Amino acid sequence: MPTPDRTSYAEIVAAGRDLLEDSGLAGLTMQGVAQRVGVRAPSLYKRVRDRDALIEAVAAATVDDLAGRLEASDRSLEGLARAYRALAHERPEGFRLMFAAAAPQELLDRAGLTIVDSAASIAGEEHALDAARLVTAWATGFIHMELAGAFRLGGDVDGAFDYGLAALRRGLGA
Amino acid sequence: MPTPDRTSYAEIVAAGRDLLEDSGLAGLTMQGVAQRVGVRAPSLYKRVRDRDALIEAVAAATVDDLAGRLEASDRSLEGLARAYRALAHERPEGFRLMFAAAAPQELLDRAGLTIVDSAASIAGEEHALDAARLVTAWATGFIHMELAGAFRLGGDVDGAFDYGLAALRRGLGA
DNA sequence: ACCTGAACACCGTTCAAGT
DNA sequence: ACCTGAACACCGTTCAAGT
Repeated sequence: MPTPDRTSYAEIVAAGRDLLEDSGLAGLTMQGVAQRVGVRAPSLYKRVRDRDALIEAVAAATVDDLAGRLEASDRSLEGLARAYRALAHERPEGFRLMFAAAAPQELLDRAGLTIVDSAASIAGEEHALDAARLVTAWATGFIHMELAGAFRLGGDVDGAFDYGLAALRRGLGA
Repeated sequence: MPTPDRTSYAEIVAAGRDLLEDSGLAGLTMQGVAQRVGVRAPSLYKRVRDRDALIEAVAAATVDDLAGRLEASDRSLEGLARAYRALAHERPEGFRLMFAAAAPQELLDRAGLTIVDSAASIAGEEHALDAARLVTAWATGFIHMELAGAFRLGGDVDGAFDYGLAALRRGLGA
């Protein structure tokens, strides 16, 4: 005697993303997600293996989101970096989770290749991969530190971001 | 009727650091730490407010460790970056925790000022803070990505680190 | 075929009782 | 003055019983 579905995998992952931002990783509980989608916690196990799998799915959805934003940008060094930072500001917990949880290689490659593409046009094909790693590492670290509140020696944080972009262009050009 | 102490705050924090590396943040449990120092979990509450306070103390000990290593390096751009990366390779979970948990401002400033000092000699006093943030952000992001296994498009990761150091020197010199 | 309450394991935390 | 077992709250997870 089939019962109409009261939720779906996509709805669960979306609720997980929102709960993550509201309550942090420790607050991303099965009971919390269940409440948001309107079922009891045990029902989630029909669609998700366990909490770790849900966390992975939330991380994967965030990487997918990021890849889409990078592709939708003007693909310049500056455009890519600002799109990356904008996502991190909108979903800081999701940003952190991308580096704490495993995401599908295919999605990571999609985001990575967009950046390598852009890097090639600045530093040349020969150094494209090294250049992409330089820029991505800088942006990733800048955002991590910014979110951790590590920039408290004063100064202008937005200005430091622009300074970094300009200095990287100089360093890559040579 | 006093009882001889069976453990100490320092021993608890040290056990926490080791357990963190062995079992990850989720594995850093009060029961696990208690077992390592030879008491029962409730006894830890005589010396530590709660699990969050213990996690903060572990993060602070890691920042203190880092500050000491930076000060003991030759303080060149390359020396600082390599000392940072070496710590992260030895204590990857501790490195991650520095950006996930709050550490005392005084310790963070101590580490930060060592880097600003070095940056000043390369980019000039005027841009010292921006330059320090560029280098620190790059190293932090590089290590985060490396630890997350995000460098899987091939190529030589150590080579990419050296390429980054050289490009940053070029970009900062101008 | 999905949903639920009940049950169990595990962990954080408190507290009265021991020494 | 510190240490402990017992107790409680909370969460992840399983499962038999409902529809």
